[in-house]
Amino acid sequence: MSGPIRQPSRTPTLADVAAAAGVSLSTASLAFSGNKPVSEATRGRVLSAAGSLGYTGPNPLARNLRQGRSGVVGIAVGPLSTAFRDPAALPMMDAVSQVLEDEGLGLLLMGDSAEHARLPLDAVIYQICGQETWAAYDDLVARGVPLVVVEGPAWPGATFIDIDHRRGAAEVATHLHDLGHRRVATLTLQESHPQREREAGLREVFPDAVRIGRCVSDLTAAQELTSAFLSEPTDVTAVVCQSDVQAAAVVIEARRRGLTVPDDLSVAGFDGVPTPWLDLELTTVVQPFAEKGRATATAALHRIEGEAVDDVVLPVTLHVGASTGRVST
Amino acid sequence: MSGPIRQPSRTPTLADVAAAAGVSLSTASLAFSGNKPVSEATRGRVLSAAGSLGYTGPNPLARNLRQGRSGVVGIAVGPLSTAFRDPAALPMMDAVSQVLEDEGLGLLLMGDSAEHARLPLDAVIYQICGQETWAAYDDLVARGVPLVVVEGPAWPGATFIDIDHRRGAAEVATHLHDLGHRRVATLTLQESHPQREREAGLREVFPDAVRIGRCVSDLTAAQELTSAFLSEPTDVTAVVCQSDVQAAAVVIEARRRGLTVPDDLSVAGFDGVPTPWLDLELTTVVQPFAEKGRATATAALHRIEGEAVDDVVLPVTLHVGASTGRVST
DNA sequence: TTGTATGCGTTATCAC
DNA sequence: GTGATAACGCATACAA
Repeated sequence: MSGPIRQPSRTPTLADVAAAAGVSLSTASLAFSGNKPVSEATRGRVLSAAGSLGYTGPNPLARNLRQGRSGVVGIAVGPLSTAFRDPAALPMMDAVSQVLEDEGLGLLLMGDSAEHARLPLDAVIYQICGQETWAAYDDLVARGVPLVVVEGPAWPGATFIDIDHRRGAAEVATHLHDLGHRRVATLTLQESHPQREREAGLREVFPDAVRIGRCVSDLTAAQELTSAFLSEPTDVTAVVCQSDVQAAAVVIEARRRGLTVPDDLSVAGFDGVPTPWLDLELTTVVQPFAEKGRATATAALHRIEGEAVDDVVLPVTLHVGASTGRVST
Repeated sequence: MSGPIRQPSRTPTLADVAAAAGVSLSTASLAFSGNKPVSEATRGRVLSAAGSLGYTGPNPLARNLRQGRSGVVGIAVGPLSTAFRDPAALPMMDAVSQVLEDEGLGLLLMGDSAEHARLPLDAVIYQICGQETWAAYDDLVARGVPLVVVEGPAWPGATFIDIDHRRGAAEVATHLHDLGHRRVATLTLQESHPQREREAGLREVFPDAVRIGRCVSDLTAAQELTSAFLSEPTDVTAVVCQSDVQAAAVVIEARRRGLTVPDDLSVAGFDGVPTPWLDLELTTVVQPFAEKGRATATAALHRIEGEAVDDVVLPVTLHVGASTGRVST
């Protein structure tokens, strides 16, 4: 064999392939990218040269630098164990990753450590489920990274994807009012945009709703608060929760104390997530999770392309289940 | 002001900063990376020049190319909604992301689409929960990307992190045998490495265990299989499941049919995940999730450094809860 | 359809 | 402690 001596330990580059195929570097590049037409013959030569050299395709790192993109979108969710414990997070993220994957982009999980500022991200989605942390925000804005905020606070420069928390909460409250309830209690989430909106919606109908407490969307935490509340005498006939997990906790704890749902106590949730371990269909406000995820990912894609993107507020729908009933007289 | 005319619309580079600070490019680089000593005075000049130019630090894309690393580790989990529906996935991934984050690395979620082969990943973790798909495997191997397989099949060249499924399953089976059980049924996972091992452990003690069925670790699916099984008369006194979610389903369905657990039927699980919505502590095999995650991430880090890494098999522990009892005579 | 020539923005190697 | 210079591997504008 002729030709220059091969360095066996170096991974081949596109230049090596081009040389072996007897074409120019740019032609070899086009043979892989398909960004411009290449004759079938030369493409064949390039690909077979690549094959025999063990060339596995253009180095993503080099392409990224050249194109100024990493192909990776970050999603800030906070600590994974808490972020995903909330069943409402999953279907939404699933849709996000699906849309991105279809475009060949990857989804990178970010805690909140601001460490990830050193990673090359084409855009960042904030889906922090109420934990309103800024951490890396300033840095990302300074670097011009497009930001999409899901149900979050109004950060300047970000695109917002939201649902109509307030209307949903008002609808479920109206539903209870129609059933004759007048004295209701509420279990709220931690201080956050969704919490504020949902509570505001509730108080449009029940301005004097008693707050049982405030906790994350966690069964155990919610059950403890409910237990403390129900251990004192109360004239409340309904509990409005800000998540289905909380509502399930109220149902479980109420039953544990001998109450019947909904005869003795009506319970409403929010989200519309499956609770197959509960033998009772919750009355709740159903979010369009998939649509929310798609809207989020699509917004990120558009912003990466430099396009202007409108904020989105998606509608929710009241689902009347078996956990709410007419108030007993 | 003197000097060349500034292009206002171009984001500043390290060269711009160096020029503005009156130092060389390499010195400016060192001022940011700290890879070599730089006098405090010049570092100050560099940083203040960066500040006034709005330079936000070295471009990650360029650094990645130069260093041959992306700082991103992929984790193949399949479709998110199924991957995370299994509560066993969370604490493990949490530990993985924690370890990586401490090293400044990011964690990228991969479906199984092989699309992600075009992304620059420093290593890939396969945590596919029994879905034994190869998809991108060949490609990754060809590109020399280090692979870490968690509870997976024996892929050549990969590092393996596993738990002692077989011993755990045998221990829970022995526990039941000690309680007098002789006729047991089992609910198994989909065909996979964990399933095979766990079932083998069970059959060391109960070679003739009846298989109720095979399903993913999903409450509804498991409940349906159990319902079908219990609708026929049976002399089985215990059901051994391969996940806690399955076990919870068996408990729920057994009770729905008027059986008492564990008096009429003993039920055992696997994993040791919290099931706060079940008012019964499951007898189960507890996995060291956090340790598994740390071992996985650590293995990935070492392999990225080019070091050899030993496979890991972590021990499990039997936890006797209230879902198993002495067989009634 | 193909080839030539730049430059993406760094970091690392060397000399000073 | 600092500076000049050479890659890193590729995609594109432009010329042929």
